[in-house]
Amino acid sequence: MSLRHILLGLLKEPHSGYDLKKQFDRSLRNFWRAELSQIYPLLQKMETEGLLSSRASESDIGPTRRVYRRTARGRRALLDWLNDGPVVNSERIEYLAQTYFLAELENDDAILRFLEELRDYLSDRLEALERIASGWAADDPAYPDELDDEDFYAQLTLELGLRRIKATVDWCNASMRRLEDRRA
Amino acid sequence: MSLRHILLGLLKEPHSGYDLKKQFDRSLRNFWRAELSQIYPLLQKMETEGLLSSRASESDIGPTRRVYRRTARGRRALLDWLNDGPVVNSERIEYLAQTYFLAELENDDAILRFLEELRDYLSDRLEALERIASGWAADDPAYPDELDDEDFYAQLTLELGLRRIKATVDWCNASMRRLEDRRA
DNA sequence: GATGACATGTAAACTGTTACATGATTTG
DNA sequence: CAAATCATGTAACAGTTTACATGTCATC
Repeated sequence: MSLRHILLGLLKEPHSGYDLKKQFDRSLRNFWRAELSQIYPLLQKMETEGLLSSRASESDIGPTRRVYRRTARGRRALLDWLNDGPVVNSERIEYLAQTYFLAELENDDAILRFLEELRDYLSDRLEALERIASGWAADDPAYPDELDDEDFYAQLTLELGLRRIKATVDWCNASMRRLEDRRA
Repeated sequence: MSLRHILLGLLKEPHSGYDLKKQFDRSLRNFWRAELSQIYPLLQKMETEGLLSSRASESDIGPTRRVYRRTARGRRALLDWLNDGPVVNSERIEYLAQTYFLAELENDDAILRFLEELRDYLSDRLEALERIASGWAADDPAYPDELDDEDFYAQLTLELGLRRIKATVDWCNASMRRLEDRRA
């Protein structure tokens, strides 16, 4: 299971379940997501497995939080996951499956609408990523090549996100043009 | 659930569960996969739901097959899925999550090995897709713009696969270079 | 005092993977 | 005759989603 490993990765610093969910939504949402109702029980289970330890922590704002930190064993499990090499062959991208069957719509306008909606969504995401990138660049004169390790790899991942989304947006535009030419 | 819809899409022509699995492995493996042990029970369930009908069919080679075809209702369900627009926000790409945590390895060689393995795997996949594309081009002088609908959309999907994988391979190479420069 | 963010959870249903079971036919 | 491919399934487990339940604190 990789949610286990992702949580271990996010727990470089101690966090509560609620925090972890927010981090998910901030940084990983482009390639993984998880609901609180999955995170809370899993954290408990990982504690019984010895991968995490937890303690209650009073919060100034709101109720008591349960803060988890990874154990030495947890860190080892994370490193094993990374050292085993890239996990490929488990991609799941529903809109590509839809694209594959688009011919079933038998209606050029519906198909163009589909591609347009996809493009618009991805363009928004692209813009959001670009805003993050320029924020980092503004904050840090060392950007992007002289960053310290942690930020350097976060930037690498962001860069990949940018490239992939750009490629997909370009494809949407090219496909829409091809469809229009074909109709003519 | 989208496996339901994918099966409905593949059942443009009647097929057995075994056939459907082979089609999966041929055409959809880059963005979805399913095991026979998931496909068989789901086909049965979809029949009770009125999305499919089936009949036994004697085969020249091997045992009797159960051949499914989609019903009018099944086709409607497929069209609804497509007309609802692209399903975004459900991507799952484990190796991107790994990349995000690569700094944990704290070892440039291990990180380079990871990126190299990813690049080599993707290069192989890219080559396979390019072989498919040139096979199509050789078979069909109308390739790629004058194809009939069905092939045109299959080709669009293939094109997107090519662009995305290329973007990712480029990123692997650029990242490896950046890492090496950084080390120096 | 309503709304929204903070905070943690359980229950039920659904989806997906791994392991197992069975047996026929084809190819080397 | 061994191995690969054809063909269909079940069982147990693991992972994920959706709905529900509970209560605090801050802001309008």
